[in-house]
Amino acid sequence: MPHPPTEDARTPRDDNSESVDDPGDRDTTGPRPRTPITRGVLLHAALEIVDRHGVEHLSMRRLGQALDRDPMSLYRYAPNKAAVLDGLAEVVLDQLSIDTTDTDWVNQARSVAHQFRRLALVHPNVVPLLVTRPLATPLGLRPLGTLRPLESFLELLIRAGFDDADALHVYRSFFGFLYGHVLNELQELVDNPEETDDLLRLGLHRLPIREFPRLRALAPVLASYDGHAELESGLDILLTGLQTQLHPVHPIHDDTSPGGI
Amino acid sequence: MPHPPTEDARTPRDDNSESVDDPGDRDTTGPRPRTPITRGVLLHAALEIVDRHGVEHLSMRRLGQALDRDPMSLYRYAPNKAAVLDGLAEVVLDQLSIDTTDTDWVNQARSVAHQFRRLALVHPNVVPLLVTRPLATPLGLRPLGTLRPLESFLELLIRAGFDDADALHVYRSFFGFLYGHVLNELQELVDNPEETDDLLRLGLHRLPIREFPRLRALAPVLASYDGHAELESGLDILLTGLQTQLHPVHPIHDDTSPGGI
DNA sequence: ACTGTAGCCCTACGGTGTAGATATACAAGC
DNA sequence: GCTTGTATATCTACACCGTAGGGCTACAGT
Repeated sequence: MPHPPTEDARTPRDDNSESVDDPGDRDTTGPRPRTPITRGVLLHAALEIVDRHGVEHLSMRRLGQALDRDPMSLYRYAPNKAAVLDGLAEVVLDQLSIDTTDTDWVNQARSVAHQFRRLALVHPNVVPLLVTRPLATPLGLRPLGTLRPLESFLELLIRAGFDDADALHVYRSFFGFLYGHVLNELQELVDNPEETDDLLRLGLHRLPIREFPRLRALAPVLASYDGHAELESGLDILLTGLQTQLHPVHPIHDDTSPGGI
Repeated sequence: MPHPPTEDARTPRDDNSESVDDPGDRDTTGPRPRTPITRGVLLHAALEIVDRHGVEHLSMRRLGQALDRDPMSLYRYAPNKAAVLDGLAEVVLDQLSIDTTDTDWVNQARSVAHQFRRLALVHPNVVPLLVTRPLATPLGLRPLGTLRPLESFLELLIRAGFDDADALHVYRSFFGFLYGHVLNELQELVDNPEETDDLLRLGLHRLPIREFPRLRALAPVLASYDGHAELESGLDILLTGLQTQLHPVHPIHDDTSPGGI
C-alpha cells in the first residue's frame, strides 16, 4: 500500500508552512481534527480566501488546505462548489440588519443602503457573487440567508402601509438601485495609484483623444468620486420618487389582491 | 437585429459546425482554412456558445472546435481568455445606439434603457459578464467598444446642457439603475414551468412558512412580473428626479456643429 | 539554393471539480 | 471477546481547463 509520508499517526502537515493556530498539542492519540468544522467554518474560510485573493483563486483544494482537511471531506458540508459560492453570498447578505418595526420605512431603507454599501466595500470580491449567483438559482432554491433580507424588507414595507404589489415594486426599485450603485462604485479602479496626474492614474491616456474627448476630460471628476455622497443623492431621488408615486395607505393591509398589475 | 434566443436561422455554413470526425473527407484538398477568422468571427462564435450553453461552458478548446481550429491558434486573435470575455461584453454593448444630437436627453435615455433591456433579454447569459467584467479591469484598459456607450451618453448629456460633473452624475445614476433593473428582471427564474400553481412554479413552497410569510404570499405578484412596465415606472421616477435635482442650464441646441471639442 | 521569419499546431504542465473505491472509526448485536 | 453494519475520512482517478514552449511548415528576401 503506497502511503507517502508520515506513516504513523497522521498529521502530515509538517510541510504546511501556513499559519496554523495549533501548537504541538497532538500528544494523546493519533487522528484528531483540530477544529470541528461546520458549514459556517467552511464558509468563513472561503470568505477569507476570496477577500484576500479573489473568487478565481478559490478552489476546493485550496479551501481544504486552508482548513487542513482533505478537499474531498468538504463535500460533507457543501454539496458542490456552487453551493459554496451561494453560501458566500449568504454569509455576507446575512449581515444586513433590518428593523421591521420601524414605522419610518424611508429611514430604514437608508440604513439598509448604507449597510449594504459598507459590506460591498469590505468584501468587494464577493460583490460579483452577490449580484450574479441569483441569476443561476431560482428563488426557492437559494440559501435562506439570502432571502431573509428580502422577507424583512417586504415586512417593513407592508407594515408601513404598502400593499403586496407596491411593496414588491418598492423592493425591486430599491435593491436594483443599490446593486447598480455598488457596481458603479466598485468600478472606480485605479490603474496606476502612485501617479499624480488624474488622466494617467486612471489609465485614460490610453484612449484615443478624438474618439473619447468627453471621457478623457472627465478625469478629474472621475478621480474625486465620493461613493457616500453619490449614494445619498441617489437615495434622495429614488425614495422621494417612490414616496410620491406609491403613497402607502395607513398601516392596514388587505390581503385580497386581484389578478393583474 | 440579433437572433432571438430560441429561434435560430441557420447560416449556410453551419452544417459544418457540429463535431463529426469524417476521416476520408480531408484528403481532397489538403490544408484549407474554412473561414478566414478574425477577432470578430471569434467573438461571434464565443457569443453563440455562451448564448446557447452559458458562460461556464465556454472554453478555448470548445471555441476552437466550433471554429474548426486548433485551440492554440485562437491566441493569435485574443491574448487570453479574459480578453474573450471582455470582448463578449463589447460585442453586446456595442449594439447600443445613442443619438447624441437628440436635444431631448430624457427621451434618448429612455431609448437606451429599452435597448439595453432588450439586449439583456436576448443575451441573458452575457449579463453577468456585462456587470462583472468592469470590476476586474480599470477603465483605461477595457475594450473600446464597452466605453463607447459611456462616451456617447456623456456627449448627449453635455450637449443637453449639463456640466461635466452633473453629466457624470446622471450617467452613473442612470446606468446604475439600468444594471440593477436588468439583474432584477433576470432573477425571475421559474423553477418548475409546467406547474400551474404560482407557489409551486416558483419553488416557493420550499420556504419555511413561518419564516417567510410575506415572500410566499407574494407568489401571484411575483408570477405576473412585467419587466417592461417595471422599467418604465422606474425610469419615470429616476428621470424626473434627475431633471428636478440637476437642472441643466439650457440646451445648447446646436444641431449643426458636430465637433465642439 | 539558402536562410530568416512568420504563422500554425502539438505536446505537456500544473491546475480544476468531483465520482467512486478504499480505508478507518465507532456503535450495536451475539 | 468477536463480528458486523454504518458513518466518516481519505485516496485515486478521470475528464477537463488555460496556456507556455517548442517544433513544424511555408513563404519572402537575398
